[in-house]
Amino acid sequence: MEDEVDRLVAAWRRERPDLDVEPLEVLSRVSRLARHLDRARRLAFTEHGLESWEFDVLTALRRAGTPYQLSPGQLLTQTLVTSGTMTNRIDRLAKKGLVERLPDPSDRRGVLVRLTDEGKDRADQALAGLLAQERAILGELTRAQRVELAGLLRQLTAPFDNIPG
Amino acid sequence: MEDEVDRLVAAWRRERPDLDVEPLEVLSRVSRLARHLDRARRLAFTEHGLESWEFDVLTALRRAGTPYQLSPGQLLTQTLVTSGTMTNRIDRLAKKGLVERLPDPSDRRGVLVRLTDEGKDRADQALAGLLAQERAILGELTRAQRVELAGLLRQLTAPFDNIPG
DNA sequence: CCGATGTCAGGTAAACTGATATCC
DNA sequence: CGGATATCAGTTTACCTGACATCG
Repeated sequence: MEDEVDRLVAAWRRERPDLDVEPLEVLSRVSRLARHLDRARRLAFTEHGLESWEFDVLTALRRAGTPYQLSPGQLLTQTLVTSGTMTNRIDRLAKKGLVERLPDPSDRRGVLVRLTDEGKDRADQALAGLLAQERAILGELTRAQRVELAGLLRQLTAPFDNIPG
Repeated sequence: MEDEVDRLVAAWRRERPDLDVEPLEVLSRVSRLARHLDRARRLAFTEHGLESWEFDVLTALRRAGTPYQLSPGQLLTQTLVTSGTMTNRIDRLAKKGLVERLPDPSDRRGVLVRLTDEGKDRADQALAGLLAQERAILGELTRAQRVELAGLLRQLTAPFDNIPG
């Protein structure tokens, strides 16, 4: 079965027969699949009244475990945005009642961002929705194939994960 | 070797032992790898004075083959942006001298966007740079593994490619 | 006083929306 | 005249930058 990347690669081989475009066979598919995943994610989150960036922040807090609180600084290392952006995000989440700001008892400059009960529920629901979506997408593969795929992808991402940045 | 997704999955299993989070093993890695690829792409393009969206438009024209021209309408089906966005992109590319607008001889409403010689060169150079980057990333894998991976990814993307949208 | 934390105001970049002129 | 093509003006969104107040 021919897919969009097969057509892309064929076009390049016709126009640039001098180049080896084999890398596109893997990495263009990764990029395209990620774009589809983003859309599926957005869809799943919209059903729970969340945006992707909200999910990222809420689940970072959720994964931290009880009492579900982190400093803005910890949050931005996890989500890779600047501090100004994180302030802005926390503002909006607080206005929606999903998180609250608490003074850090051990550092009077600091702040702790804590999930509200509603924020925790919404994070849990959105995660369940996301997993359902993802299971549907992976339905094409057998368990053995999923394990194989995860292993190959781990090999590719390892160099990025282990050097910071 | 443990990676960031292994840690993410472990955190979820601790906090939500009731959920099956196995899908994340595959799809979180796809998303994260795509983000790293985006950065690598941006970097490769910057060296050639291009942005990612510029590359997308220029290479669509390049792949079309001589005389390297498409209508704005054809371009937006390929790049999945709205018509206003495409007008804006063409404006900026024309101002940089990488494409030019020609009246469509067969339809006086229409316009043809054509690569200039410089646009063609830049597209070719940026593609070569991108492929070099990608080859470096894929260096971790044997040829057999790359073929295996491409096949598994094709299976996952096929449902998206074959239904339009 | 230096460095770190978080906030804030202002600016940027790129996309979208909706209305419009032109033409098949 | 209905439908398509491309453009334009205006708005939105989300992010960043740089300055700032606060505190260890």
